Formats: sequence, C-alpha cells, structure tokens
Amino acid sequence: MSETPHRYTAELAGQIETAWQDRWEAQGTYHAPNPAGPWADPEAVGRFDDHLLVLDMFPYPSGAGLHVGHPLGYIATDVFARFNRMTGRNVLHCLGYDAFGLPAEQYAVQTGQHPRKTTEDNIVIMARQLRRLGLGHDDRRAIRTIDPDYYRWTQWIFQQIWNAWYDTEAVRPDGGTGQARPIAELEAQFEAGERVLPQEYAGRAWADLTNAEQGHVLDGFRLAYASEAPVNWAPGLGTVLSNEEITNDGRSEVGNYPVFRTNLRQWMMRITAYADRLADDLDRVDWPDKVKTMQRNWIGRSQGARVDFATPAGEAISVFTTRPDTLFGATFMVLAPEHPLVPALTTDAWPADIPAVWTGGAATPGEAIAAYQLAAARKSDVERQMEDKTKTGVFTGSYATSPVDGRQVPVFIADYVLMGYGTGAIMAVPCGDQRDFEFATEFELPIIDIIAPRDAGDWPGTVAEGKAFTGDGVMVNSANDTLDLNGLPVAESKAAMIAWLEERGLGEGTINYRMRDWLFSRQRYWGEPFPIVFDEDGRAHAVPDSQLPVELPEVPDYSPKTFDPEDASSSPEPPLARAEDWVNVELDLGDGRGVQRYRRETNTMPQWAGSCWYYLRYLDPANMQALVDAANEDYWMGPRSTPVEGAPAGVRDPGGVDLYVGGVEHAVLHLLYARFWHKVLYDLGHLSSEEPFRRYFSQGYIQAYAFRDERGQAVPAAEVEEQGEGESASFTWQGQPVAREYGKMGKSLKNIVTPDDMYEQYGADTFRVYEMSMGPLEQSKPWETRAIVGSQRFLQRLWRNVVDEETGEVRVVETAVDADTERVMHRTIAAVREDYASLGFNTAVARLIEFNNALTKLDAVPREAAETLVKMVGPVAPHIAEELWSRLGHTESVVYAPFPEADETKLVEETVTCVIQIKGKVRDRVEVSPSITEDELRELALARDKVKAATEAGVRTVIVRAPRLVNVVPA
RNA sequence: GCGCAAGUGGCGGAAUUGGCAGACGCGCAGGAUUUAGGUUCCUGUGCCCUCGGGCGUGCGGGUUCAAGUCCCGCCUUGCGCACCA
Repeated sequence: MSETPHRYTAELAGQIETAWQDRWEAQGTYHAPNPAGPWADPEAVGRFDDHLLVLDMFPYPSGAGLHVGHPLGYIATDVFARFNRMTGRNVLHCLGYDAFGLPAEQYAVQTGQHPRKTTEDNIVIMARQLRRLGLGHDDRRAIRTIDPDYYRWTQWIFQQIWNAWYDTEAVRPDGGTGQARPIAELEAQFEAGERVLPQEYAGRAWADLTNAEQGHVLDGFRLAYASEAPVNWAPGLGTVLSNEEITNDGRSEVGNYPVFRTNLRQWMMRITAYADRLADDLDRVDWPDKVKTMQRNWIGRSQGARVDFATPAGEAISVFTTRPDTLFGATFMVLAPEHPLVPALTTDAWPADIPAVWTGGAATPGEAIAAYQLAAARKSDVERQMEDKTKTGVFTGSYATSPVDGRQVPVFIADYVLMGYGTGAIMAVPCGDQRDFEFATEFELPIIDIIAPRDAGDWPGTVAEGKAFTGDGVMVNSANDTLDLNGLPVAESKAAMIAWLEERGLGEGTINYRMRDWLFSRQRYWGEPFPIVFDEDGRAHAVPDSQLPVELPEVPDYSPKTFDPEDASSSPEPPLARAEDWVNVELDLGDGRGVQRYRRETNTMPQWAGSCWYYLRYLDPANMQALVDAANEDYWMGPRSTPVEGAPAGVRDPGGVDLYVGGVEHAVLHLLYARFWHKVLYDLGHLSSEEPFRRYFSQGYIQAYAFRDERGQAVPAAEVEEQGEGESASFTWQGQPVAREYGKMGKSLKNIVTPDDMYEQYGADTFRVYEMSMGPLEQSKPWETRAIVGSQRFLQRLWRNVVDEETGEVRVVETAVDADTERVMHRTIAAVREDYASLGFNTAVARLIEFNNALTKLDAVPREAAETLVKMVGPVAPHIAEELWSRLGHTESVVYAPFPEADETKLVEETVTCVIQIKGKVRDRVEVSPSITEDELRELALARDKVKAATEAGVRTVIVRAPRLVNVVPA
C-alpha cells in the first residue's frame, strides 16, 4: 500500500472525472434554457444577465478516431463557455455531427456495410472520446445531419432557395438594396406586365407562354437552378465537384483525382447574386483579416467596363477590362481558345503580309486554330502551371475594330486568356499590361504608349524599357474627335472613357466577379436527396413541405459508377438512379394537378449542405414546426447593440454566433456557403441576424514530429531517442539513425497520440490544462508528450493544497488570508479574468500556476484562497474543481459559481521596485512607495552612489516615470 | 511573381501605451527525502567573462534618454493567391 493513498494520480483523476461526467449528465448541468419553442423556459432564461452562443466547427465522425490535435478548439471553447457561465451568462455550447460524407460511403462500397451503420458506429466512438474530455455541452442538442428529422430541414431550406429569386432592386428592411424574394412575387410581376420577359420571349405576353415556357422563365431566376454548364467532373470519384473543391493544380481535393471540364446538367446555387453583400459584410464581422482577405479574393470583385469591338463575323467581341482608360493603347485582341466566336472569326486563308509567327507554322488559320485548340484542351491545368510562361497563341485571320478610333486590330487566340473569367476575351494593351507586353513582343505586334509616368521628362517608353508601365501616370496619345484624355490622370480617364462608351452604346461600366455559381449536386448515395421531382415534361417540381423529408432509399450498391480517372469522356451515373422503385413515383404535389407520375432527382446534395446551417438547428433541435423558432434565433443570434471591434463607424451589427472557433481550412468553402444560405434565409424573413458568425477565431493546429529511417520508412515516433540538443541534435530508433520531420499526425507517419492515451496516463483535466498552456490558440505548435507532466504536477500541487494525500482529509485552514497572499490572489484574479475573456488561456494557466505555487509555500492554505483558486481553475480543469469544491463542503456545482472578482484596493503593492537607469542601462534598483512623486523619486535617484559616480561631469537630463523607472543621462 | 503572418534560451512560449527581455512550463544540473529507482521538496539554469562587467529578441541601418515593441532595407520560414484582363 502506498503511503499516499489519496494522491491525485491518473487513476484517481479518472475516477473523479467519470463520476462528475455522470453527475453532469444526470443533472443536465449544461442544459441551456431557451426562451421559446418546444423547450421554452422563459423563467430560467430570465435568471441570466446575458447570453452567449459558442460554436465549434461541425466535426465529421471519422473512423480513424481522434488524435490529440482534434480537441484543441473544443477545449478552448469549453473553457471560454465555462468562464462565461461563471459570469452570469446563459451559455449555449454543444456539438453535433456532420455525418454525411465520402469516407463512410467509400467504406460502404468496400465492405457492403450500410454507410449509416459505419457512420453511427463512428459517432459512438467519437462521442465517447469527447465525453471523457468533460466538455460542458448541452447534450440534448447533439444533432446529426443524417437524421431525417434534421435533413428534412436541409431539404426545406433548399426549397426556400429554389422558390426564391434575387431582386436587385428591392430595398431590404435594413436599408440595403437587393434581396431574395419568393418566386411567386416574380411570377406576379410578369403576369401584371410589370417586368419585361427575357429576350428569348420578347414581344410576347406572360399569359401567351406555355406552362413549360413560363417554368423556363422562372427557372432562369431561381436561386437554385439546374443548368447545363461546364462542371468539374472527376471520373475517378464518379462525381462532379464545386470549384471550391478543386486544388490549385486542377485535381480533386478529396482523393487527388484528375478533374475535367465537361458540360453536364447539374444543380447550381446562385451565390453570385450575393457577391457584393458577401464581400461588403465582411466589414461588419470580427474575423481574422487573413480569412476576410481570402474570401474577398475568392469573390474577386473588380470594377471596370464591358467594351464591344465590332468584327467581320457580325457579332461583336465583348471584353471586360478594369482599365477602360487604356483603350487607345489596345493594339490586338485575344480570345480564350474555347471562346464561342472563334469559329466565326477563323478565316479561310492568311491575310497577306502578316508575320510568320502569327500562323503557328500552319497553312491556313483553320489548321492553326484547330491545332492550338487541341493542344490547349489536351494540356491539363497541371501542365499549364508547370510550363514556363512564354506566351503562345495563333492569329484567327480576322481583325476587330477599335471602338475609339476605328483601328483594325488583329484577333488572336491564346491560352493566357481564360474562358472562365470575365468574357473570355480581352483587349490587349501591351504598354500597360506585362502579359500583353510579352505577347506583343513575341508576336511582333505594335506597342503604343498611352500612359507616361508623371514628371518623367526623358522617359524612353515601354519598348525601350522592355517592360509595361503599370504605375500611376498621365494619359498620352489618347484622343479622337470627341474624346481627349491626354494629360488626365488614370481615375479621371476611366470615368471619362466609360461615359463616352455608354453615350454611344459601345460599352458600359460594370463589375466583374471571379466567383462563379456554386455547383450543388453530387453523384453519391450518402447525402441528402433533393426534394425535387420531374414531371413527364421534364419540369422540376418541389416536393411540398408536408411530404418532407424525402428519405434516402435502400439500395443494393452504394457506389456511383467510377471510371478510369483519366477518362474525360465518361459521364456520371449516380447510385440513386438504380433505385427504380424510389425514382419513379406517383404523387399528388398539392398543386391542383392531382396524382401524377414523377421521376425523382437522383443526385444528392454535397456535404456542405448539412453543415451550412447546423448552428441554427442547435438553437432549437426539437422544433418540428420550424427549423428554429424565431424568438430563439433572435435571442441567441440577433444583432447586438454595438458592432464588433474594428467595424467601420455607423454600421449595424449583423448578429450571429458570438464565438466560432475552427481551422482556417474552411475559410472559403464552409464559411462562404454558410454566409450565403444565412443571407437568403434572412432575406426571406426567417432570421433576424444577417451573418451566421459574428466573431470567428481561427485556431492553430497541433502538429507532431515524425521520424523516418534511411529507407524513408516511418518509424514509431514514441520509440525514438534524442541525442544532443539544439541544432546538433540527432535521433535514433533501435540504434539506427533516423531523420526528423515536422507536420501532421497520421497513421502512416506512426506519430499519432490519442486523447485516450492521455486520459489513461494523466487524466482529462491534465490533458486539458496542457493543451491550453501550450501557447496561443491561434498558433500552430508541436505536440510533446513528455511536457504534459508539468500540467499534472500543477494539478497535483493544487490537490495537495486542499486534500491531505495520506488521510484524504481536507486540509485548508479557516484563517484569514495574509496580506501578501491576498495581493497575489487579487492580482491573479484580475489577470486570469482578462486572459479567459480574451482567449489567452496559456497565460491564464501560467497565472493559476503562480498563485498555486504561492499557496504551496504557505504552511497551511486558508479556505478563502483555496476556494478562489478552485473557482478559477474550474473552466480549464472542471472535474478536479468540482471535486475539490464539493470536498470543501459545497453542495452546489462550481459550474455556476460566480467567478471571483478582483478587489482594486487589494492590488496595490506596499513597495515597488524602481529601476534606475544610467543612459538607458539598468544600473541600480530601489524599493519605493507606489505613490512616490516624480520629484521625490528624481532626488532619490540622484542621491544614489552609483548615479553620483556616473554623473561626476554633471547631469544632462533625468527622465522620471514614477514609480517604476528613472533614467539619468550624464552630461 | 503578388499579398499576408511570423522569426525571442536546448524546447513550447511570456513581456498594456516604447520603460527591469526570457513570466509559466518542459528539459538539464546540484541538493534534501528514499535501500534504490520513481515521487515530492529546495536551489540553479540566455551567452561570454579576467567576476568589474560585456553581449544578447533573424540580419543591416535609423528614430529615441530608452526599441523584442516604432521607421527603412534585406534574409528565412509558413500560409493564401497565382497569366483574374
């Protein structure tokens, strides 16, 4: 038997932790009351001063289980949530599962096991791992996207979006312009003749259109629409992907398969309608600048003009330019190889007197164009990246007409112009654009300088300089009979040019976006079915609310048909298409048409669908009448009275989740999609908040070292031994040298450390404290298992300060706290409060350790000091805090105990150390009263021996910053 | 190439507004307790030193009585974007 049977060991910690976890669960300790809805408890809500919604990114329940990196953010939000509970807030914190997803489906394909089974098994494992961490989650709200009660609302939201159009003219209640509105209102406008029909139906009245034609018109406006468009097709995955899911080198983010552009009929979300608001409203949320920038770049808004160049083919070439001011310098045009006008512009024979390089060595333009198009199509994006950026292209044989001066400019095709951006065609201004300059040089094209640097008398011109001039300057060579830009600066010239073009119908000022609409359908089994059916004419109809959810059918085979990853000519075949009985149905949609035969949509929604809005369901998960009761949404997420820090003056607060913590890998995808859906729901009147995430904090990652032997094989990191230190350190495994690398934790790297290992060896509280003390939350940092003992020692000392290790008796004394300890205590309270509130958990833990160490040095710990410390430890190490709190004689949980408040009057020191510097170097120290005056301190300092010795030649100046510093500068 | 962030002991990291660089922890060294190991406790721990002091926050300049912190120029690493018209 050990001499210290009541020592805080991993084993005892484990007993304490699981016991408290059971108690919390049984008592519903973390249930947050709602003001309305099925759980309405306004009385309980009324007992709180304020409310707080804390959110973690929605986890996917991976079969691999968690490693020690995963809980970092969950612990951080838990500490923050617990701290806020202790300051009197009604805190909503919970976690559900983003449970649709590719891995479960792929596993199902391999094993024949239903993905639901795999997914649910994984959730059980993950839930156990997370529960053991002691997170203060409201377990009633642990929703799962795969549950029909949940995806019923995912489908409902889809309907809302499908049944809406974007009215760019509408004025919102918040004063902004542009709003989603029900499609029925658009139909009414057409019916009443208030809105002109699209060009296709020009001259006809709404009533004269057939049903199908009316449907077609409306489909052109819906925010969710099916369209035949170029999409990213990954034959190896058997599905199409959104632009956001494609890596820089043109492969799938999942699985790294080649992706091809193919024309397919697919569901799209009209996210581009929201481009401006998505960009502008970033100003109103508190997010890292880095993430805001990434979203702005993705949206890629640029201001410029559309300009038309007449061509012999009849149809003009329309280009987008951000520099309409440079139109006089346009000396040629370039179309993307896939541009639709290319065939019409390709002439039968080369014009006379053209440089040989224009022809690409071909006998006719047709041959040259065909060869170039083929080469461009064959090149994957990867190959385009790898090649050096020498400009290539061929001449079409045609000339376009410059709208400003009638010059004939040759039209080329070249792969440096992308079909996917702008209009897929550019006017090339070699003097002002480096790419155009390079092309012009390569193809012996004229270069006209139309902008000169300001005050540059002897500027030799761009040709002499060998590069385009892209700086600010003044216009030259830019005039015709009715427009003279010469001498004007850039900004004025742009405005003048746009006005001139618009007057003549040659172009117009416009805004272009890089962002495209969001491809929303996938050819997979394990996702939400679309609540859409097609009638025998092929028209899409929404399944009415009353018939939701449209549940996933059972199928014999979960896999979409996959193909040779390189087979670009293949096309998708979704697994649901094989469920014939499910696909072909007779339904009464309640639209007056009675029972009809329909075919169900066989694509499913992407994984983003369920994760786009889960935070709303957290607010009211049991509500069967609405996705969230309006009062609950308003309570938890409604706009706050003051805008976030850093928001421009005068903006309204958009509301949203008070704190969202998660990795930056979702900066564009999830965070953008969720914002889009949220804004649609706001526009349609379902929400009071305009943004989903009022404050987003991007956490760092916990990384790890991995070791490889000389053959490059990973060896178990836990068994590697280190020799030496610093730069001369070397590593061996079983005596053989191994090389260290730094990066992710992964099975194949043999460096995974799991939370379960840590619970077993140290306990959950120790693990929590360690993760929080490793460094700032936003920083990535390496995991080092051996350092965790520091956190264990801290909790052991804390335990020992309260509990006798031999007898198990509480050993605090009922005496008053001495003045020194009291000062340390109040200083700790002040610092820890501030640190917890600002997510500075590493420094909070450091303060707690300092205070605990101070108590350790006392002969006996006074109750007040112990209780204060226990309360402050509560957020970061909740189990030991509860246990000590209870042993100290409290019957109520410490979870809602008021957080200690610092007494200002107790913070003041009796004396402070004043540093005496001579010429800025510390040369002496003296204890002084904190209230010493500047004059007193100056005299005191000048009287010191060291100062006298240094100032024999006199004093030049003395800087006094009472009471902490005096700096004497000798003459 | 463009943009952003970061470089502090052997390691992770601390340092309101410019005002004692290295809090706290790991590791390491020494001591006490212990048969021993472990544990626990105490002491020390930036580098150099002739023990007066000198030098130190990626590098080089600058501003200042005073710079990790501000300014200019570089270097390195990480992240994002990348022929975006």
